[in-house]
Amino acid sequence: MRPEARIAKGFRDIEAQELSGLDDMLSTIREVYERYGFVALETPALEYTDALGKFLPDQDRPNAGVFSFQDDDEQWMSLRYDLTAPLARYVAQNYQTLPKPFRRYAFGNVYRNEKPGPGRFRQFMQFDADTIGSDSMAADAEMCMLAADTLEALGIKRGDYVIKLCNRKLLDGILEGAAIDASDLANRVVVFRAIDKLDRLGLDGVEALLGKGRRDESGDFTEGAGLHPVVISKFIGFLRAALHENAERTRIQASGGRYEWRSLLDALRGSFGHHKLADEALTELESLGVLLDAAGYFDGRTAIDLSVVRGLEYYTGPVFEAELTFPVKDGDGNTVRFGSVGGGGRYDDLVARFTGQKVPATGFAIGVSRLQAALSLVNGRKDTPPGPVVVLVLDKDNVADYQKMTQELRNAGISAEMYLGSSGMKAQMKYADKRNSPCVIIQGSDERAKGEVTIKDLVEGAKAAAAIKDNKEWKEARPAQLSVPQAQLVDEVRKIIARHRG
RNA sequence: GCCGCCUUAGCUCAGUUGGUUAGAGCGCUAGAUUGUGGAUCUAGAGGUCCCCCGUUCAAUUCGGGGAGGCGGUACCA
Repeated sequence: MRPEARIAKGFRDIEAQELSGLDDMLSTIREVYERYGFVALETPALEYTDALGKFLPDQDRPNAGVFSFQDDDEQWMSLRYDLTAPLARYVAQNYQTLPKPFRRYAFGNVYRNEKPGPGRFRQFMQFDADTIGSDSMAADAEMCMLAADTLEALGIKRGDYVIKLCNRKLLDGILEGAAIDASDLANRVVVFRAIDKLDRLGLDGVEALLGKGRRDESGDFTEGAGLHPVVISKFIGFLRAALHENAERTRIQASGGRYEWRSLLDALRGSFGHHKLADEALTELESLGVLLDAAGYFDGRTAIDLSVVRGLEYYTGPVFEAELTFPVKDGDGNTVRFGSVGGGGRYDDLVARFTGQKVPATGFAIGVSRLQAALSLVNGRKDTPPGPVVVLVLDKDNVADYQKMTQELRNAGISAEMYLGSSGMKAQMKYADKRNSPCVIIQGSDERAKGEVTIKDLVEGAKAAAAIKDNKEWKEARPAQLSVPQAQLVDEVRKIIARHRG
């Protein structure tokens, strides 16, 4: 029984064209991160499951969302599902020797055993920056600025994105203010999740999820949080105000006005009264606001958005989300909203899992794969990367000569290859065309007798062919090719390449 | 995971009310053009009609199950 040649579900092959775009993206991001003073760190893709903290509660088995297996000694191992958990492990392990605060960046593939969807894969790349060991809001403010600078460095125009920020403590405060029992964790999570879906389902959808539940277009039913109608109306009122505030901010900033973010905080302060968590949240939000405002980043690049929830468990303070705000058409002409392309926040308890010592930390991660998908829809298809000069093989007896020529080109720093297949000249030309070669080197018996080589410029040839309708005519004209003494091979090829890359 | 839709050539898709040789366009290979890619014409190759079980004289077509894909939803620490 032969196996079927098939790729694993949720995974994908990435070809040369996309890889070169990815390289460009990664080096751009790296440049920005290094400018902010972060230092590189690479950790393994595989970790012990307990180090990642992903055992199911009260069970001897890892969470279903992570790819896991048992090693020879029956220890559970898992593929990393983000870059933050391995970082916490690394910091805990090397705490004594690291400079504190420790500021590092990392990029790499992470893995999630979840249902794949459009633009959602089970292996994808993240580019992460974290500051460990600082409880200053300045560290959080930097994350927002870093995010904005990075998106702009990648070519996303100001106004086409926004780094939204909020604070987990504020949400906790709202829950307590809404008289939800603090010990009722399950219900709190349901409420958070419902609010997190605001941008997708709208106020009505969230209202349904806070109450009895919601039936979607396919007829499937989602159980709701079952809150009392009075409590629900409080939430909806708050979210409606948050949306209204966002619209106001957008409108004022679009017309070049100055948005008074402090009045939003004042209004919240009034509505919460004296509540410990809410006070902390508002103080932190204000510090962040002052810092971002002073740096000039509160001009629409970053903004307080009270509907941001994210990070349902481990975030402990400020949370950020990078969102693309412009609509984009996909290959089928449908408008897609890409939404979130990155996020982060403060997590003060992750290292303490290992050491017992509370280590404040904050970070931000860009979803590289997702962002690249968005950018490629915006920028259209990139050119295929330039291929090698192809040395044609006309006489099989002279392979040694052809290969010598090829080496000559390579030694001169020119990407080149001799045709290694077995087909005739016509097929070799097609091959060079498909490889996107700048030119081919032809030496048949005529040229060899004269000590020459013929160089055919494929780029010029393509242009010439566009103007000529009759095949015989253009073949006889032999456009865009020249014969030169073999000694000048490298120089002439250099000229052609320079002409097309210049 | 749950709900719905889908699966025919390398790709995009027709089609068979259950019946002999299942089609198109594009792509691919070759010829027209003894040594020249992209135009044109001609020819050719390429299919377990997703898989298994059932109904039937006969299944790519009908029924059941499965797998894969798409969309929604849940999960996304």
